[in-house]
Amino acid sequence: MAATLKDVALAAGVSIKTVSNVINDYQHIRADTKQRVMEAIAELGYSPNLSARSLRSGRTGVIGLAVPELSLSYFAELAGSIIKAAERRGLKVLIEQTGGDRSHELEILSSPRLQMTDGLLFSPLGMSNEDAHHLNVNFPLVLLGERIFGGPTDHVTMSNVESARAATAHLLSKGRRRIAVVGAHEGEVIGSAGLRLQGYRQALEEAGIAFEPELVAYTTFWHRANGARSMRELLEAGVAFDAVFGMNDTLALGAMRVLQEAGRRIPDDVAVIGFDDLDEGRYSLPTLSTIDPGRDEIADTAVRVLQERISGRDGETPPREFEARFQVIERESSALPA
Amino acid sequence: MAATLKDVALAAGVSIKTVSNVINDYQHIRADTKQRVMEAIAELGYSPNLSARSLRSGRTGVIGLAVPELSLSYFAELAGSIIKAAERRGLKVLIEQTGGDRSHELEILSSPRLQMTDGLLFSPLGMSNEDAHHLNVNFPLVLLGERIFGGPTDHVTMSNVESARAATAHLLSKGRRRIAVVGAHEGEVIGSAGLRLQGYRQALEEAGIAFEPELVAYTTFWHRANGARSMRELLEAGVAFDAVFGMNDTLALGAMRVLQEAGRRIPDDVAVIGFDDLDEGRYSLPTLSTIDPGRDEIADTAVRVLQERISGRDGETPPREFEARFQVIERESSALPA
DNA sequence: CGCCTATCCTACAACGTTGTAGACTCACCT
DNA sequence: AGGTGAGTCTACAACGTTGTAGGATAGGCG
Repeated sequence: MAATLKDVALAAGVSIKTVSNVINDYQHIRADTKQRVMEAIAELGYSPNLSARSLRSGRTGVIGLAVPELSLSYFAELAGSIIKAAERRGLKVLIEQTGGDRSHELEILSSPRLQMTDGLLFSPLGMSNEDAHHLNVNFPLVLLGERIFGGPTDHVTMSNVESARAATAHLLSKGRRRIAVVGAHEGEVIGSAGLRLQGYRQALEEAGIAFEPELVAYTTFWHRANGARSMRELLEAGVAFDAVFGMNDTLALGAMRVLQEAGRRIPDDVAVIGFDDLDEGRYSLPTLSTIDPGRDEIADTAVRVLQERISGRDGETPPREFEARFQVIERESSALPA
Repeated sequence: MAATLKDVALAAGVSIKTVSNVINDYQHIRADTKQRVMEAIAELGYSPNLSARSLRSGRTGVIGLAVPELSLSYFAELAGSIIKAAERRGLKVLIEQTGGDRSHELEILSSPRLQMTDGLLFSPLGMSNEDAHHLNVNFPLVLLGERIFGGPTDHVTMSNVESARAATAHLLSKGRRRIAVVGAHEGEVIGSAGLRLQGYRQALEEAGIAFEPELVAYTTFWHRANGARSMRELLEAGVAFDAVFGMNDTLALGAMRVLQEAGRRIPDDVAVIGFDDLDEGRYSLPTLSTIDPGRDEIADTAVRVLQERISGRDGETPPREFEARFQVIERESSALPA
């Protein structure tokens, strides 16, 4: 059986509360009392019962993180960053996988399954902007991602429009003029796909190049297979292009594969850039140019903001939006001018 | 404020304990009483306080998972599988990252930081067999991975030797005779690298082929960069080979990249097989043959065994070893006979 | 008719912790 | 000498839940 405050108190010849005070660094304790208590703690190998502490304090020191799937590299890396950020602030992270499924996401918001957390970092994929009102919950919630904007909670996101514009501008700076896009979502305005497409169009416009619908490939998901399939369709349709903007690295890698099978040289014939800065792109053949969306900054901000909401220090501060700084990373896949 | 049993009891006109009984499906409750309580619960939006429940029952319903890094694809996918397996059994998962660092791993075993979990799934990377005694802890612990064998706890692992033998045999069956290995660890006997090298040698021996030390490339880590560097060294040393066994997919992908840069055709000139069945290998160019180590089975077994230890049903059952079933997956990288 | 058992419900204590209120000592000031 | 205040410590209650013991009612049996 684990030792309790009572056992330590008995061993040290003091009251339970004094032991509690020692543990919580209460100021006014005589040095020798403190010493005796510390010794008793060490001897009995005492450590506080966190359930009891939580019951008393109403805090668990645990935050929840809901992501679609850890097998999606972006979310695995995000989760890793968040765990590190949480650790720096003395918090533990409990991870839920939603599968990117809207009903599963709503269930997580409403069900009492995460009663053992102080708050939630929520990265939905299936929900859309019309679901924003579901974010009105009675626990601290910080929204991640690009599915919902202007919701009732704090929101940490990447600069989708601007970084997509920068990615496109990067390809333009290499002299590319017919830039295909892979991963658009039919009719989407808000959401990673919609915003990144918007950035793409802005860059074209600034360069005085007409937007050509035939260069846009639509997919439902953002897996490698989707990137590969889209590229196959573009090639079969006989669309001419000298560059590809993959809406994420995974799509770009899938597209690259098909391009190479078809005998197109990268970057000589077609320059490629992705989005996310996954580890994988650093070792692909050729290495993949990409956008570093500032994952560590997103993680750090999200945890910080959630902790502020949990502590209640910020009172009734209205919902805030945070955009992480991004960076264009040029690698082999876009190194050559056309 | 969240509703408590007391509030519900008051609203339903029954005792606190009756509400508790309704929630816990106690048998002898009159239908109409139950009905009234349920209504009160629904109306007040009551949900149990898990801290209080934990304090009372001594169980939290949370298990810990300690892995090196979620940015390593294998562990991200393993974590995903484990979360799903845990969910099926009504458990939540709290993830720690050790960084694969021995001292950090030991700290997790000794420190009281995971007092809020009922048990731990532990996948060390830095610890070695001599550290086995550190696994003697006073909480339920299930060991994962290949770093330690014969320790004092239950252990779930993949069939390293046999599946490495099967991978090698697969290459042999394609007529390959000079099979390079990438990812060996100098002097290691136990551990993924040592065991897989052993399987490689067994397969050679069975085929009556001499083991050639010059075909073995040593690395300290198993990242893509290591696979790439090893392959560069092999090529520079002028060693002849017609196949490569990468000790994991990441190494194999790194090696493939360098092979292609050097103008070797895969699988025509060099057949390649990896190990882990990562999603990435399914979309590489060419697609990567690999070993499916039975990740879901590992996850499911690990969670099941841990839950058994937690419930104490198994009493003083001695430590058990579990080996998941593996499978050779042939893809393009090894499809052609030499 | 009285006893026994099954059903349905309640009061109370306990899990281990921390906040509150207050007791006691001692030095210091008026 | 009495009052004040800081320092040190303790007793008690409370957080919300569940196990234990037992009370009340009703039906079945000898």
